[in-house]
Amino acid sequence: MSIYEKVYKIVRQIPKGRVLTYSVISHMIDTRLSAQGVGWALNALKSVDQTQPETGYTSENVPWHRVINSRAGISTHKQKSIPPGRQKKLLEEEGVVFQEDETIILKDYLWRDI
DNA sequence: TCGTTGACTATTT
DNA sequence: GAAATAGCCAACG
Repeated sequence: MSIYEKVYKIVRQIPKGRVLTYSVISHMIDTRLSAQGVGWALNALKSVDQTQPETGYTSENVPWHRVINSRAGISTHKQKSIPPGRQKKLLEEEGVVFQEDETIILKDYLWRDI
């Protein structure tokens, strides 16, 4: 199992309307993948014919928008391949409410193990 | 193997 | 609280 699949597997378990931070995911992975490594895994998810393994994971299979940074905000607004506000909109459609500073109430939306 | 580059984080100025 | 610094690790040329 590659380092990507571990990230994707966890992200896919996030229920609708819940979010997870990079640091939390990195702690869930036994190999202690850094938060930056998590971000890199999601970055490879943007396109299918990228460095994507033969796992079939795509941006449609994995709810990448439910992954946010430690400040409870989105980190894709400067990303070229992703339109600004895309992640925010996807989350709002799932019931996640953003504050004026483009962050969410982390303690209310952070997904914890069932 | 090496240097650079990030969808990162925590600490220090 | 913003900016700089340091630690972090996988991908890439």
